[in-house]
Amino acid sequence: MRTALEPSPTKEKLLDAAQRLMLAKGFVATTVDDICEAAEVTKGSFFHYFESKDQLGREVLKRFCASGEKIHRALCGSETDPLKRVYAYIDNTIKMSKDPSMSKGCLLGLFSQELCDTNPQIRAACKKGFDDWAKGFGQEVAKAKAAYASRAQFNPQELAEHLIAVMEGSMILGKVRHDRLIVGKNLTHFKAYVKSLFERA
Amino acid sequence: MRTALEPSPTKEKLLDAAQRLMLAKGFVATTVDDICEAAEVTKGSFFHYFESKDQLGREVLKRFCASGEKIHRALCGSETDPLKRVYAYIDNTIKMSKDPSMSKGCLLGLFSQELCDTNPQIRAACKKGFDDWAKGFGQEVAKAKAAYASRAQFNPQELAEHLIAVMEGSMILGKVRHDRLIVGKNLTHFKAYVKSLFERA
DNA sequence: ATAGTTATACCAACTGGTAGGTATAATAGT
DNA sequence: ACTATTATACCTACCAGTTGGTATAACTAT
Repeated sequence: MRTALEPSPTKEKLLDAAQRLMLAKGFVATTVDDICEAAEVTKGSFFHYFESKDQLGREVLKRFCASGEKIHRALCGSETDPLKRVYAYIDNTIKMSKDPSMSKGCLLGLFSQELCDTNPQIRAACKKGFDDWAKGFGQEVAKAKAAYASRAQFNPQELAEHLIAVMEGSMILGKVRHDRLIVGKNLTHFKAYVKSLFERA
Repeated sequence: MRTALEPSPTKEKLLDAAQRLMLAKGFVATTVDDICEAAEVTKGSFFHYFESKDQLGREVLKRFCASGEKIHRALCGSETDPLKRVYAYIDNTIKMSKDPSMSKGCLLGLFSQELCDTNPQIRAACKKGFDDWAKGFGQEVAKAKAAYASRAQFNPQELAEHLIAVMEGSMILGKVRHDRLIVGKNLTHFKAYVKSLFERA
């Protein structure tokens, strides 16, 4: 038996497959059978690890957000200057957006569209996911503002939400167009906007 | 009997109901029975007007894009100055975004996420929808650039795609948060960015 | 005009297949 | 032997789509 600390490889395979399939086809269109086949696992195992498809959805989303947070924490790099940290955050996000593995879409945006009106738990998780993301980047912006543009009247939190909107929206465009560069282009515009806010001050 | 020119009220009821339900729950989770019940029509009638659920999806999307185009054409108002037209476009979009009826989400973004990987026809329609949208606003920006910022190096088309990304992304945020103002806030940032591009020139 | 014909609009009941989920047996690790 | 895990067979509900039919409006020939 494995200990509770190291996660079951079967469960991981199921979560991986579920995430991959759901990013492509959405939650509803992805069947439990699909997931089991992709993970090379039988249904018995599936329902041994997850009490329902809904619960799997919640776990996949949770895992997605957790890995996102880990990334965000590393995004500013080792910069100490708060404004440079903000720029580094955007630059590194641009770099990441060009990686094929990162350009499969965002489970937060997808689940928000598909499940918010029918599944309150998923909606709460999406809300929290976005809030944490906005808070993370928003705090960096707030520090930069305090240091370099304290009298400017833009709202750091709003700016962070603006970044999220740009990301989510351009990922959708990237998906339809099969264009892995558009997220970067849009983030470049976002960076130029942020610059204009700080240079003006 | 009705003539072929005036659309059947039953078919309209079905399309209305389908659009409403799909904006809330997505395409896959919306069943034909749901639609029929909401439209107060029986299934027999449904399949009299639509050969499949897929075809209904295409028609709903087509109608959604058509009504969108109509709106976009009116968005600049009666302005003649090209730059003022651009600002009017954004301002009017902000106004519209506050209307509850317009804040139900965007079928283009939704179908893109749910159906692009499985349904080539829908994907093509989504692509076209976004392309036309970007082209429409992009041309306005191009005219304004030619008149006021011909030497600036931003790309009008890219800027139009940036607007779309901001819209789509903030509509998702609005949906999770039940916040009808966030689209307006984000568009205000977008307008400020556009301004910064033109004022610098 | 009107009877006969046809096309359109609509409906209730049904079908085949598939979805999520369960029951239970087999296996393997300790 | 005991427990965690995996496998198989199955159940029930519900899905898209069909069937076979009725009602009504529109056209046509006389």
